[in-house]
Amino acid sequence: MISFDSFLMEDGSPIYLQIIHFVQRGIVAGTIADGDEMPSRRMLSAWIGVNPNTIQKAYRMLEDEGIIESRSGAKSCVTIDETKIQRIRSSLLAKDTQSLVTSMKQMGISKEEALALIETAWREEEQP
Amino acid sequence: MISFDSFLMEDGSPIYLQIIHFVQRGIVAGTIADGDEMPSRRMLSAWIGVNPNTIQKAYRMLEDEGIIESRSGAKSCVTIDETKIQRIRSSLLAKDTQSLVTSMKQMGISKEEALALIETAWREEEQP
Amino acid sequence: MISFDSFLMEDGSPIYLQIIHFVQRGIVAGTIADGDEMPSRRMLSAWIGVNPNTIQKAYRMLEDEGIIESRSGAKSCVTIDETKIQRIRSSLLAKDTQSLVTSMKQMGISKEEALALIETAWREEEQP
Amino acid sequence: MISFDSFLMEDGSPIYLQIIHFVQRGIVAGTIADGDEMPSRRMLSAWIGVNPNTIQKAYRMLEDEGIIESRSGAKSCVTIDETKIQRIRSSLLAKDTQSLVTSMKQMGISKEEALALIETAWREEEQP
DNA sequence: GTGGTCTAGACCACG
DNA sequence: GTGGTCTAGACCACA
Repeated sequence: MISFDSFLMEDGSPIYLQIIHFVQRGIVAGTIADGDEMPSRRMLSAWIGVNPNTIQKAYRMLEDEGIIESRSGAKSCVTIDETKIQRIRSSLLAKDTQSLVTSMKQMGISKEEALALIETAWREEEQP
Repeated sequence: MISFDSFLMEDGSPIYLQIIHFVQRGIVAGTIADGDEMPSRRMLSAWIGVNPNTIQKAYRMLEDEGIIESRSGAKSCVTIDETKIQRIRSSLLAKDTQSLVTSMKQMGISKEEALALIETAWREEEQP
Repeated sequence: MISFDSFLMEDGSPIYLQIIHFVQRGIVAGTIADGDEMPSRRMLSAWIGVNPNTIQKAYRMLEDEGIIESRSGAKSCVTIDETKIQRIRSSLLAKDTQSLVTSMKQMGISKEEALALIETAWREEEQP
Repeated sequence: MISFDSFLMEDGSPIYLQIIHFVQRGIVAGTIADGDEMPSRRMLSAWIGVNPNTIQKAYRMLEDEGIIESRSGAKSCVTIDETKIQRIRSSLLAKDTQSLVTSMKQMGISKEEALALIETAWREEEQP
């Protein structure tokens, strides 16, 4: 069973998108693998304190993207292959880096300072 | 008069937030300074092609944060000091780096790979 | 404005699918054309007596299929070209005929009787 | 013993309805006659790979319609007469033809084209 | 007013 | 218990 313990509400972006991204990152990280069972809608709903309909919406979109499969009465399963993983990985990384670089450039931050900031933040998250 | 020529619609995040962030980044970069005049609401509305209500909301929130001051009948002015600037700078940088670091760690990316990705993205944005 | 006056609840199939099919048939018939405005969610909701969320779901899927386009604050518009129309037409016709032929064959109906039944039903619907 | 060998999952319609329709069509076709034994619930469940509860529901509804009779401990039997057969036949045919005619009329298909499509589909199913 | 997200809770189909 | 649809109604972002 996939764990959603580390799932946290973040920014103001739609919850169903946050769920999708959480799953996508888990797939890229390898903590979510082909054949894994997703938690049921109701269970995840209670787990992270979100309405079942919102979970349903996220699951439906994951299904549309071919990331999970749902059969009525049975648990939903992850269905991915290496090709899909690489596609997701590239897409997520591009989004992350691009938004940071754009933002920092607008603030007049130098590349060196940016890299230093990242490195610091990386270390701080390890032993907070 | 502060220039909004380089203002671009980006992601799907709310426009009023994008405007606020644009001003905040300009302040950090030094292109927006204490005493500068903000464009009038209706002028900015036409300038960047956004509904006046949305502009109004952004200005209102900038006022609430003490970043601008609107005197009735007169133009809105930027009112910041070095302390505020540093606070904004820290806040923006923290938000940017933290979201990237968190996201990449969740994906199991190594610090070295992350730094390399940032560096590449930085260079690519310079000569696209 | 597209008319939903002739929209009727039919079988037990999901309402959002019935809405989608209604729109698709209208497109094939030419009563719904490129550039036409869709009724707003709330308005259609009241019109055909269905919850706004159900309408929203149908519209969202029509959007995913590239049949309509929605921009926040503005009305949703139909966006189709001749290629899409032909694709929809073939798909709908194939589904209709195939299900009827399969069903009738299982009942041991002869082709001639089937054609006669269709012809009769066709005429009866004209002057009921 | 009635054969369910030619039973196939079709569209997305509920399985219990598909079972009911299969029996009804068999009755109309004459392959299922008065007095025939239905397979036991658990046997049919294994036969067509469907959950026993679903079978139970279908049998229950067939009982309610007076099409089969279940005596406790004994096998379920088909109990129909000519009158019932004609009623079922009319009902099924009407449903099939009406839905097709309605759909095609909404698409602006001419009667001639409709008949031609049916004829083609009929022939194609014979030698696929 | 329009599009979009979310909550709360019900009901059905399926295993 | 699980997946899926639907209702009723609220709130936000946008024009």
